[in-house]
Amino acid sequence: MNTQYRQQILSTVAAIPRGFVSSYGDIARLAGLPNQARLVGYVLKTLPEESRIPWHRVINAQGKISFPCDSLSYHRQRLALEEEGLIVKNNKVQWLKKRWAAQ
DNA sequence: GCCGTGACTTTCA
DNA sequence: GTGAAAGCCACGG
Repeated sequence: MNTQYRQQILSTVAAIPRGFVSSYGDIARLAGLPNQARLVGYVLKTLPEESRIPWHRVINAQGKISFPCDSLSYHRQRLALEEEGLIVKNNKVQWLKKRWAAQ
């Protein structure tokens, strides 16, 4: 599956600076794929560990982590965000001051 | 080739 | 601020 989208999405996610986060919709839009936020999630889901993509810096538009609280991925993402200075309170990420958008 | 599903978004109550 | 419903698109069965 070629999916030229995949490389575009990965490039966009990889461009997120450390300590900043973005949403699936923004990633899709910046990658030139509006209305395809779900595809971003799908790509990240099928993402191998070797890709070295900061997928933990991508959250949903509500500022929440798109995983169940009991999920392992949820904890990994939360820890990674807190490791970069992001604050997670009540399943919500304080990204309003740290949201990233490519110019 | 139809159908259900998903790491989503936006709008409305 | 919270929750439900409709909309969107690609993938696998």
